[in-house]
Amino acid sequence: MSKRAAPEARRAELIAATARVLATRGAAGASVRVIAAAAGVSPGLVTHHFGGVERLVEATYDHVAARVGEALEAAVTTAGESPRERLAAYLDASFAPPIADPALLATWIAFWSLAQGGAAMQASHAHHYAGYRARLEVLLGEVGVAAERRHLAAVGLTALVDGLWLELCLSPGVFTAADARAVVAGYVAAV
Amino acid sequence: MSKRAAPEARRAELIAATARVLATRGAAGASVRVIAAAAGVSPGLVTHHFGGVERLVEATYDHVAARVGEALEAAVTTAGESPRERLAAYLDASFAPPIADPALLATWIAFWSLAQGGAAMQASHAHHYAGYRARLEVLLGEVGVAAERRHLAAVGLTALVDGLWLELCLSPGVFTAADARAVVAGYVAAV
DNA sequence: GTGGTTGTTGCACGAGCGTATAACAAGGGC
DNA sequence: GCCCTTGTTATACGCTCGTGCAACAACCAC
Repeated sequence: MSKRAAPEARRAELIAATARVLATRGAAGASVRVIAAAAGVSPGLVTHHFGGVERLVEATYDHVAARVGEALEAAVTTAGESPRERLAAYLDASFAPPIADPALLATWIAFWSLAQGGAAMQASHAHHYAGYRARLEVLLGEVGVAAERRHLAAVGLTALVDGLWLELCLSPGVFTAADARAVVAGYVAAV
Repeated sequence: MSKRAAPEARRAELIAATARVLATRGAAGASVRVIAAAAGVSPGLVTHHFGGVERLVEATYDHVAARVGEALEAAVTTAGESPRERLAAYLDASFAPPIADPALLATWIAFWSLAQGGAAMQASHAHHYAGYRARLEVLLGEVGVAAERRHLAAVGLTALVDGLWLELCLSPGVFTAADARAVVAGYVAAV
């Protein structure tokens, strides 16, 4: 039996275990029993702390999305002052660890497949992508892209990065992370 | 009880039913009993004709991928003679029915989530995408793109179209199919 | 018409699923 | 030191899952 823990700590452990299970076993393996075993606790705790598996997966989605956002923001921060470099850092971060990770793709696919009927998670997804695009529009503005062109440029860049990231994780070998960065750089230059 | 049918006809019915179930219920709902009910037959038939659910889903994947390829090719054929128009038709077809369909996205996500551990389906996926890229490289060559630049251009275009298609289906409303076509046209012009 | 091949059904089996619930135990307030 | 709150476990229930199997029935060869 696991020692008694503070609710927030236990919730964090369960979320971490869920992310681990989603990455390794996919959506199909994300059962209460498997997650609880991964966290080293009893299955009943999931119901106790989250009221159901669905709610736990939603919480995990928010947590993973937040960590991805943090990783992107960290890349921008360490990039320095140049607006051009900051934009490039934000985009290129998607092709390097910890984002370009097959395990993260597995997690994301699991979310998508579980989001099919869940309004809460669809809203979460829309919010997360809107945030990504909004940050991108700011960075595009800082490099001098006209305000009326920023939206479409952000849409295109988001799609391009997403598509490249997807294929990079799904079938590595077709092209490299360096190729992806070059493609994105070409697109940015064209904007 | 269903009338006796030729094996190929019954197999085709089961594949169609599987595609219908994947689109409406997602990967989680693709059980033998649900699929058989959708096809109006007994659950045992799945085992009899395909030897298991996994094999049936793989066959459905191949079928859906082939139909997508046909739809893209049909768009090229009806586009006429101009290489530029043929390329545009091939790319834009991804943003119009029957490809830009949330049900098809649901099917694809289901495949991805089921492909996590299946070598056969990963190979099928790689083959399908390689075909898409190869067709794209031919069309790019016909509009005069230099041979050594075709590969990276095809990689970028594939990713861009994929990303736009994904977001178009996931959260329609953020941008329109016309926006997607404009973004792709801009990318093509830059190449 | 008759026999054999085979598509088709219905059922049984074991396993895993999510969740509710009662008993247990750990820790804090007094 | 005692009690009460509450985190935690173990168990039980009803459900769905995939699959194997024996019986049934439709069609074809002859």
